[in-house]
Amino acid sequence: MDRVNIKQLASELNLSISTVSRALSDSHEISEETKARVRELAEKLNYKPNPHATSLRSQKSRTIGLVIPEISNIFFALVIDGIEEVVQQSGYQLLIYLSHETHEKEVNIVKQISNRVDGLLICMSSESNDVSHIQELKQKNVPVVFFDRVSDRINTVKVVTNDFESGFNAGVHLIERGITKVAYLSLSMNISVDQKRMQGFLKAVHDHNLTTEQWMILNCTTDDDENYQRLGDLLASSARPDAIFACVERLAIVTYAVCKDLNLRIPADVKVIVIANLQTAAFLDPPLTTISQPAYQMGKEAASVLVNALERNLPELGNERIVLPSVLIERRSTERVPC
Amino acid sequence: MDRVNIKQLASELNLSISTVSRALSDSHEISEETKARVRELAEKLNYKPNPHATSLRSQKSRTIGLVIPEISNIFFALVIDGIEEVVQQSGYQLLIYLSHETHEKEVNIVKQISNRVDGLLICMSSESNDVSHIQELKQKNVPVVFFDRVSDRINTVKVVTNDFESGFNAGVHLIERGITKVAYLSLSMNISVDQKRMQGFLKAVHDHNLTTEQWMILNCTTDDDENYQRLGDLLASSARPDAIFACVERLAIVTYAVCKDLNLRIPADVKVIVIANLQTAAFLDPPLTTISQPAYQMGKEAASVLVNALERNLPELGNERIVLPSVLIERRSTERVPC
DNA sequence: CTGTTAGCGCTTTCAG
DNA sequence: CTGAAAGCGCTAACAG
Repeated sequence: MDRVNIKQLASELNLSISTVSRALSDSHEISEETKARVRELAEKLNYKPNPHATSLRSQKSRTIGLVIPEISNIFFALVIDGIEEVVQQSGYQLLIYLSHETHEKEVNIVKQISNRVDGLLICMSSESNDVSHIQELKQKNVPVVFFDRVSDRINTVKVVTNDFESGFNAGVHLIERGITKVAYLSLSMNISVDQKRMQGFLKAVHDHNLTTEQWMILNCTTDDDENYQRLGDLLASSARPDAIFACVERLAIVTYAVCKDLNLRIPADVKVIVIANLQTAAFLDPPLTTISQPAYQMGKEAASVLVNALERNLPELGNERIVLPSVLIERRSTERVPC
Repeated sequence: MDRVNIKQLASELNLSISTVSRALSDSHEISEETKARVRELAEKLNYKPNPHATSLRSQKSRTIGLVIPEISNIFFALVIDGIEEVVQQSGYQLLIYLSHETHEKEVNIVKQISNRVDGLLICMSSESNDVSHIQELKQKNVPVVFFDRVSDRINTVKVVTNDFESGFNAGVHLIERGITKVAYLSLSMNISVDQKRMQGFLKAVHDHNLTTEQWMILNCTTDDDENYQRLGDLLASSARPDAIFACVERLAIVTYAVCKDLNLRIPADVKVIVIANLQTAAFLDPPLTTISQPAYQMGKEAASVLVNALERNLPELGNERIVLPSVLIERRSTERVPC
């Protein structure tokens, strides 16, 4: 850690500690001349205030905590990119924690950070439906902003994609292409985005008067081998759907694998649509139709809301819901590949 | 931030502050009975020590800084995954910073963190060849561990992949498949991994006695449109190579795009090999031969070395070079797709 | 075994 | 305009 402190500056300049402190914070009750002297020496000695002393004194850490379920997922990487930009720009620090999709880790993390961060950005783990750990944080006046996977049981700002519309649009997209049976691949009803997307999908099904033979829900798990089995059984059966709607990227990858192994052509035999931010879209052949979430934007938005609240000293955030639009991208094999 | 502090515990228990402090740190000079009483109340009131007070007192933050060039790159995401595991386990915090591949940002970050972290993990930006900012840190006794992109101008631990061997193996792999001309796509000679890989490649070229007509280096940039141009010109020319070695993922994607647009088949017309952690390998068709880096392992290793040094209070790290092996993966279109 | 006290580096009254 | 002093929460001499 650093050596040079305010005391040294003061003694070298024959000033008191408090004068130096005030000069550094550009107080109006210090002469310009003194300020200049102080600044010059501070610069020369490369003085940097000790952040822990400042935090202890001010009871503010100028630090934001981020809790996400995983990081090796391009969606979250893009979110962090957005968050980091805002955080860096406003002079905050970013502490990062991974819950690895388990409720227990999420709770431990949240419990340990109450007195080290000024605010929290969180995307809930798929296991979490209880939110008392977040509630506790709120009671300690630590503002919390949810993004992507949110809970309605907590009143605070939530930044989400228009998941209902995305689900609806995906459903309509498939149905309008004259398919005979469509399957929605669900991951977990604990995940708010899955719920919303399914609801949107069901509205599409309803609006187009599909019969119960024309659509179905396949419940998947966090175990991809298991998913491969279930989906394989389904696509090998006589009741095989000719359209798949994967609510997350991972389920689309499994679908792709199953189709390849069963020699089912995409999209000729099975039309596939997925809500994801496929990074290597350039490689896809055949390309999957995707609904892309504005991940970077989501990170920026969530961080901005939090930083603004902190700057204005408003621990109590309203129960606002900020909805960002997703984009449907239909690629064709013949298309110019984007870099 | 939190409310309950040691003072409150002390007054509620009719003990002095120091007794409580000692009891909480399980000092041997406190009776078991007192310890039990203190622990019970601490538990009940959900007492958590104020980390800033502790840091100020101990001159240690139990915080590690991580500086990477970008995050929306699966390699760095995997590295973070590994780092986070170690850091979390040993009770440290992880502050994250992005240099966005610019030297200026990297310098600013490093300058501002000297008194907020106990140690630093860094992968240098592609622009950085000057390392005085890191040198300064070291002089302030903040241990630094480099990973992936390292600098020989600083004596400290460096965790890297066996880039020379990877480059050599990639070269040999292509040459042995009977190609007539191979091009190495280079990103920047500022990047240590690019240098090493190229050196390995050149050794393969030399060992196989390739003539100057049989190999070449194509210098690429950080601008993918520019790269698309250069590579397109090359592959459309009469001097077209029939083998490409992309030293990083992005250059492989550009290669893929150019080949597709020029109707060059992979691997029939152009054999391609890339050093990368292609996440969506399942999608690749045709699949690219890849040399995969142990990114997660690298994160774990780098973090372990740093944490160990901190725990043992050894600011001065030796000039050790920890080399992790990469893995060559050759996929065929007919292969069972991995999930 | 327990209490008193000083001090980590900083900001902010209060007093000149 | 500047200085003295208190105190943020914690730990660790030192003293009993």
